Amino acid sequence: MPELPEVETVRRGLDAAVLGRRIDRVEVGRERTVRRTSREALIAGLQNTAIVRTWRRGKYLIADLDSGDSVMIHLRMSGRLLLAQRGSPRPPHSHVVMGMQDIEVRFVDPRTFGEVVVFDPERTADQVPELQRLGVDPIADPFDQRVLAAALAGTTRGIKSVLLDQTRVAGLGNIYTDEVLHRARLRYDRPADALRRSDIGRLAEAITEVLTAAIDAGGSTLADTQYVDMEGRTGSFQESHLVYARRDEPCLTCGRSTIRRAVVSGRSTFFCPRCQK
DNA sequence: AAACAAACCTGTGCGC
DNA sequence: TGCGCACAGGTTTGTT
Repeated sequence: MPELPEVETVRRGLDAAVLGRRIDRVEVGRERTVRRTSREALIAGLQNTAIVRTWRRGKYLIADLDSGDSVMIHLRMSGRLLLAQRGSPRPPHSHVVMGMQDIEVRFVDPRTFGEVVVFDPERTADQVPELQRLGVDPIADPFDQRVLAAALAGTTRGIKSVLLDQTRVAGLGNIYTDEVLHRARLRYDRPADALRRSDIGRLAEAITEVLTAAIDAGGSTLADTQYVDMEGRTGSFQESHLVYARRDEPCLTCGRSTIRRAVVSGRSTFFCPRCQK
Protein backbone atom coordinates (compact mmCIF):
# COMPACT_ATOMS: atom_id res chain seq x y z
CA MET A 1 0.00 0.00 0.00
CA PRO A 2 2.26 2.79 1.09
CA GLU A 3 4.88 4.14 -1.25
CA LEU A 4 7.39 6.93 -0.73
CA PRO A 5 4.87 9.79 -0.23
CA GLU A 6 2.82 7.84 2.30
CA VAL A 7 5.89 6.71 4.24
CA GLU A 8 7.22 10.29 4.25
CA THR A 9 3.87 11.54 5.56
CA VAL A 10 3.96 8.97 8.35
CA ARG A 11 7.57 9.89 9.13
CA ARG A 12 6.64 13.54 9.57
CA GLY A 13 3.78 12.57 11.83
CA LEU A 14 6.07 10.39 13.95
CA ASP A 15 8.59 13.20 14.16
CA ALA A 16 5.98 15.68 15.33
CA ALA A 17 4.36 13.36 17.85
CA VAL A 18 7.09 11.44 19.62
CA LEU A 19 10.53 13.02 19.16
CA GLY A 20 12.29 12.98 22.53
CA ARG A 21 9.50 11.15 24.36
CA ARG A 22 10.57 8.15 26.41
CA ILE A 23 9.11 4.78 25.45
CA ASP A 24 7.96 3.35 28.76
CA ARG A 25 5.83 0.43 27.51
CA VAL A 26 6.25 -1.98 24.63
CA GLU A 27 3.77 -4.67 23.66
CA VAL A 28 4.08 -7.22 20.89
CA GLY A 29 0.81 -8.95 20.10
CA ARG A 30 1.86 -10.82 17.01
CA GLU A 31 5.33 -12.26 16.85
CA ARG A 32 5.30 -12.42 13.07
CA THR A 33 5.65 -8.63 12.93
CA VAL A 34 9.01 -8.87 14.73
CA ARG A 35 10.07 -12.08 12.97
CA ARG A 36 13.50 -10.80 11.98
CA THR A 37 14.53 -11.00 15.63
CA SER A 38 12.03 -11.76 18.40
CA ARG A 39 9.44 -10.32 20.75
CA GLU A 40 12.05 -10.17 23.52
CA ALA A 41 14.60 -8.39 21.32
CA LEU A 42 12.11 -5.74 20.25
CA ILE A 43 10.93 -5.06 23.78
CA ALA A 44 14.47 -4.92 25.14
CA GLY A 45 15.59 -2.68 22.30
CA LEU A 46 12.78 -0.13 22.66
CA GLN A 47 12.07 -0.13 26.37
CA ASN A 48 13.24 3.03 28.12
CA THR A 49 14.66 4.65 24.99
CA ALA A 50 13.65 7.85 23.17
CA ILE A 51 13.51 8.56 19.46
CA VAL A 52 16.03 11.29 18.65
CA ARG A 53 15.72 11.40 14.87
CA THR A 54 13.58 9.90 12.12
CA TRP A 55 14.58 9.37 8.52
CA ARG A 56 13.42 7.48 5.49
CA ARG A 57 15.01 5.73 2.59
CA GLY A 58 12.62 4.56 -0.13
CA LYS A 59 9.75 2.89 1.70
CA TYR A 60 11.84 2.15 4.78
CA LEU A 61 11.14 4.29 7.86
CA ILE A 62 13.92 4.46 10.45
CA ALA A 63 13.94 6.02 13.90
CA ASP A 64 17.26 6.51 15.70
CA LEU A 65 17.12 5.89 19.44
CA ASP A 66 19.14 7.54 22.20
CA SER A 67 20.52 4.09 23.02
CA GLY A 68 22.53 4.15 19.81
CA ASP A 69 20.28 1.54 18.18
CA SER A 70 17.70 2.28 15.49
CA VAL A 71 14.29 0.85 14.72
CA MET A 72 13.27 0.06 11.16
CA ILE A 73 9.58 0.00 10.28
CA HIS A 74 8.29 -1.25 6.94
CA LEU A 75 4.55 -1.02 6.27
CA ARG A 76 4.56 -3.35 3.24
CA MET A 77 1.01 -3.81 1.92
CA SER A 78 -1.31 -3.05 4.80
CA GLY A 79 0.74 -1.59 7.65
CA ARG A 80 -0.30 1.60 9.42
CA LEU A 81 1.27 3.61 12.22
CA LEU A 82 -1.38 5.25 14.38
CA LEU A 83 -1.12 7.72 17.23
CA ALA A 84 -3.66 7.26 20.04
CA GLN A 85 -4.40 8.02 23.66
CA ARG A 86 -3.35 5.34 26.09
CA GLY A 87 -6.36 3.23 26.98
CA SER A 88 -8.45 4.09 23.94
CA PRO A 89 -9.88 1.09 22.08
CA ARG A 90 -7.29 -0.55 19.87
CA PRO A 91 -8.14 -1.43 16.30
CA PRO A 92 -7.85 -5.09 15.29
CA HIS A 93 -4.36 -6.21 14.24
CA SER A 94 -2.51 -3.82 16.58
CA HIS A 95 0.59 -6.00 16.57
CA VAL A 96 3.11 -3.67 18.18
CA VAL A 97 2.35 -0.90 20.66
CA MET A 98 4.93 1.63 21.88
CA GLY A 99 3.69 3.54 24.90
CA MET A 100 4.96 7.00 25.83
CA GLN A 101 3.27 8.23 29.01
CA ASP A 102 -0.30 9.17 28.05
CA ILE A 103 -0.01 8.33 24.35
CA GLU A 104 0.88 5.32 22.29
CA VAL A 105 2.01 4.53 18.77
CA ARG A 106 0.38 1.44 17.30
CA PHE A 107 1.64 -0.61 14.39
CA VAL A 108 -1.54 -1.99 12.82
CA ASP A 109 -1.21 -4.49 9.99
CA PRO A 110 -3.98 -6.91 8.91
CA ARG A 111 -1.90 -8.80 6.35
CA THR A 112 1.16 -9.01 8.59
CA PHE A 113 3.65 -8.50 5.76
CA GLY A 114 5.04 -5.45 7.53
CA GLU A 115 7.75 -5.54 10.15
CA VAL A 116 9.38 -3.72 13.02
CA VAL A 117 12.97 -4.43 14.01
CA VAL A 118 15.52 -2.84 16.30
CA PHE A 119 19.01 -2.99 14.86
CA ASP A 120 22.52 -1.72 15.43
CA PRO A 121 23.34 0.81 12.70
CA GLU A 122 26.94 -0.35 12.70
CA ARG A 123 25.74 -3.83 11.77
CA THR A 124 23.25 -2.76 9.11
CA ALA A 125 24.90 -5.02 6.54
CA ASP A 126 24.10 -8.08 8.67
CA GLN A 127 20.84 -7.04 10.30
CA VAL A 128 18.99 -5.04 7.61
CA PRO A 129 20.96 -5.78 4.44
CA GLU A 130 18.25 -4.59 2.06
CA LEU A 131 18.66 -1.07 3.42
CA GLN A 132 22.14 -0.88 1.96
CA ARG A 133 21.05 -2.25 -1.37
CA LEU A 134 18.50 0.51 -2.00
CA GLY A 135 19.06 2.74 -5.01
CA VAL A 136 18.75 6.51 -5.21
CA ASP A 137 15.90 8.10 -3.24
CA PRO A 138 14.49 10.85 -5.49
CA ILE A 139 13.46 13.02 -2.53
CA ALA A 140 16.13 12.36 0.09
CA ASP A 141 19.09 12.29 -2.31
CA PRO A 142 20.34 14.68 -5.00
CA PHE A 143 18.32 13.68 -8.04
CA ASP A 144 18.35 14.83 -11.63
CA GLN A 145 18.49 13.54 -15.17
CA ARG A 146 22.09 12.37 -14.83
CA VAL A 147 21.44 10.47 -11.62
CA LEU A 148 18.40 8.80 -13.16
CA ALA A 149 20.30 7.88 -16.32
CA ALA A 150 22.93 6.15 -14.20
CA ALA A 151 20.23 4.28 -12.25
CA LEU A 152 18.60 3.01 -15.45
CA ALA A 153 21.80 2.05 -17.24
CA GLY A 154 22.65 -1.43 -18.39
CA THR A 155 19.30 -3.17 -18.57
CA THR A 156 16.99 -3.98 -21.43
CA ARG A 157 14.05 -4.53 -19.08
CA GLY A 158 10.87 -2.52 -19.49
CA ILE A 159 10.96 0.86 -17.79
CA LYS A 160 8.13 0.12 -15.35
CA SER A 161 9.78 -2.99 -14.02
CA VAL A 162 13.05 -1.05 -13.62
CA LEU A 163 11.37 1.81 -11.75
CA LEU A 164 9.78 -0.72 -9.40
CA ASP A 165 13.21 -2.20 -8.68
CA GLN A 166 14.12 -0.68 -5.30
CA THR A 167 17.83 -1.32 -5.85
CA ARG A 168 17.78 1.15 -8.75
CA VAL A 169 15.32 3.82 -7.62
CA ALA A 170 13.97 3.61 -4.05
CA GLY A 171 10.42 4.59 -3.19
CA LEU A 172 8.30 4.17 -6.31
CA GLY A 173 5.55 1.55 -6.14
CA ASN A 174 2.68 0.56 -8.38
CA ILE A 175 0.65 3.77 -8.14
CA TYR A 176 3.38 6.33 -8.54
CA THR A 177 5.21 4.42 -11.27
CA ASP A 178 2.10 4.51 -13.44
CA GLU A 179 1.43 8.18 -12.66
CA VAL A 180 5.04 9.13 -13.40
CA LEU A 181 5.18 7.24 -16.69
CA HIS A 182 1.97 8.87 -17.85
CA ARG A 183 3.27 12.35 -17.13
CA ALA A 184 6.54 11.52 -18.89
CA ARG A 185 4.51 10.21 -21.86
CA LEU A 186 6.29 6.85 -21.76
CA ARG A 187 4.81 3.39 -22.10
CA TYR A 188 5.56 0.88 -19.35
CA ASP A 189 7.31 -1.51 -21.74
CA ARG A 190 9.87 0.84 -23.26
CA PRO A 191 13.28 -0.85 -22.79
CA ALA A 192 15.13 1.16 -20.15
CA ASP A 193 18.41 1.27 -22.03
CA ALA A 194 16.77 2.57 -25.21
CA LEU A 195 15.37 5.74 -23.68
CA ARG A 196 16.60 8.95 -25.26
CA ARG A 197 18.16 11.76 -23.31
CA SER A 198 14.94 13.76 -23.67
CA ASP A 199 12.87 10.82 -22.39
CA ILE A 200 15.03 10.51 -19.29
CA GLY A 201 14.83 14.26 -18.76
CA ARG A 202 11.02 14.18 -18.76
CA LEU A 203 11.03 11.08 -16.58
CA ALA A 204 13.32 12.62 -13.94
CA GLU A 205 11.16 15.71 -13.87
CA ALA A 206 7.96 13.68 -13.59
CA ILE A 207 9.36 11.61 -10.71
CA THR A 208 10.32 14.72 -8.74
CA GLU A 209 7.07 16.52 -9.48
CA VAL A 210 4.73 13.63 -8.74
CA LEU A 211 6.45 12.60 -5.51
CA THR A 212 6.70 16.18 -4.26
CA ALA A 213 3.04 16.90 -5.04
CA ALA A 214 1.98 13.61 -3.48
CA ILE A 215 3.88 14.37 -0.27
CA ASP A 216 2.28 17.82 -0.18
CA ALA A 217 -1.11 16.12 -0.53
CA GLY A 218 -0.37 13.71 2.32
CA GLY A 219 -0.20 10.68 0.00
CA SER A 220 -2.92 8.72 -1.80
CA THR A 221 -5.84 7.05 -0.05
CA LEU A 222 -7.72 4.64 -2.33
CA ALA A 223 -11.34 3.58 -2.15
CA ASP A 224 -10.70 1.01 0.58
CA THR A 225 -9.32 3.75 2.90
CA GLN A 226 -6.45 1.52 3.92
CA TYR A 227 -3.89 4.27 4.05
CA VAL A 228 -4.22 7.06 6.60
CA ASP A 229 -1.59 9.13 8.39
CA MET A 230 -0.73 8.86 12.09
CA GLU A 231 -3.72 10.98 13.04
CA GLY A 232 -6.06 8.85 10.92
CA ARG A 233 -6.42 11.44 8.16
CA THR A 234 -6.70 10.38 4.53
CA GLY A 235 -4.39 11.72 1.83
CA SER A 236 -5.71 13.58 -1.19
CA PHE A 237 -3.32 12.84 -4.03
CA GLN A 238 -5.75 10.22 -5.38
CA GLU A 239 -7.72 13.21 -6.66
CA SER A 240 -4.78 13.96 -8.92
CA HIS A 241 -4.35 10.43 -10.26
CA LEU A 242 -4.49 10.51 -14.04
CA VAL A 243 -4.30 6.77 -14.75
CA TYR A 244 -4.08 4.55 -11.66
CA ALA A 245 -7.21 2.39 -11.25
CA ARG A 246 -8.93 4.31 -14.06
CA ARG A 247 -9.39 1.41 -16.46
CA ASP A 248 -11.85 2.19 -19.28
CA GLU A 249 -12.27 5.76 -18.10
CA PRO A 250 -11.43 8.66 -20.42
CA CYS A 251 -7.84 9.87 -20.47
CA LEU A 252 -7.70 13.16 -18.61
CA THR A 253 -4.71 14.28 -20.66
CA CYS A 254 -5.85 13.78 -24.25
CA GLY A 255 -9.58 13.19 -23.77
CA ARG A 256 -9.59 11.03 -26.89
CA SER A 257 -8.70 7.61 -25.58
CA THR A 258 -9.58 5.46 -22.60
CA ILE A 259 -7.18 4.14 -19.97
CA ARG A 260 -6.06 0.55 -20.59
CA ARG A 261 -4.93 -2.08 -18.13
CA ALA A 262 -1.99 -4.42 -18.67
CA VAL A 263 -0.09 -6.72 -16.32
CA VAL A 264 3.60 -6.02 -15.75
CA SER A 265 5.77 -7.79 -13.19
CA GLY A 266 2.50 -9.28 -11.96
CA ARG A 267 1.08 -5.84 -11.18
CA SER A 268 -1.90 -4.05 -12.68
CA THR A 269 -0.62 -1.33 -14.97
CA PHE A 270 -2.68 1.60 -16.18
CA PHE A 271 -1.75 3.76 -19.16
CA CYS A 272 -3.10 5.79 -22.06
CA PRO A 273 -2.21 4.16 -25.39
CA ARG A 274 -2.49 7.49 -27.14
CA CYS A 275 -0.42 9.69 -24.80
CA GLN A 276 2.25 7.17 -23.85
CA LYS A 277 4.65 5.85 -26.48
C1' DA B 1 19.99 -11.56 -17.41
C1' DA B 2 15.18 -11.52 -17.59
C1' DA B 3 10.50 -12.92 -17.18
C1' DC B 4 7.20 -15.37 -14.32
C1' DA B 5 4.98 -17.58 -10.61
C1' DA B 6 4.52 -18.43 -5.99
C1' DA B 7 4.89 -17.31 -1.35
C1' DC B 8 3.91 -14.61 2.76
C1' DC B 9 -1.55 -13.08 5.00
C1' DT B 10 -6.23 -10.89 5.57
C1' DG B 11 -10.02 -8.33 3.86
C1' DT B 12 -13.24 -6.61 0.46
C1' DG B 13 -16.04 -6.39 -3.49
C1' DC B 14 -18.31 -8.64 -7.13
C1' DG B 15 -21.02 -12.05 -9.85
C1' DC B 16 -24.08 -15.68 -9.26
C1' DT C 1 -27.81 -14.14 2.47
C1' DG C 2 -24.01 -16.93 1.22
C1' DC C 3 -20.22 -18.77 -1.67
C1' DG C 4 -16.31 -18.66 -4.53
C1' DC C 5 -13.21 -16.01 -6.90
C1' DA C 6 -10.31 -12.00 -8.19
C1' DC C 7 -7.62 -8.70 -6.44
C1' DA C 8 -4.98 -5.40 -3.23
C1' DG C 9 -0.24 0.14 -2.05
C1' DG C 10 5.49 -4.84 -1.25
C1' DT C 11 9.34 -7.81 -1.36
C1' DT C 12 11.75 -12.25 -1.57
C1' DT C 13 12.64 -16.66 -3.48
C1' DG C 14 12.66 -20.07 -6.78
C1' DT C 15 11.79 -21.69 -11.55
C1' DT C 16 12.04 -21.49 -16.54
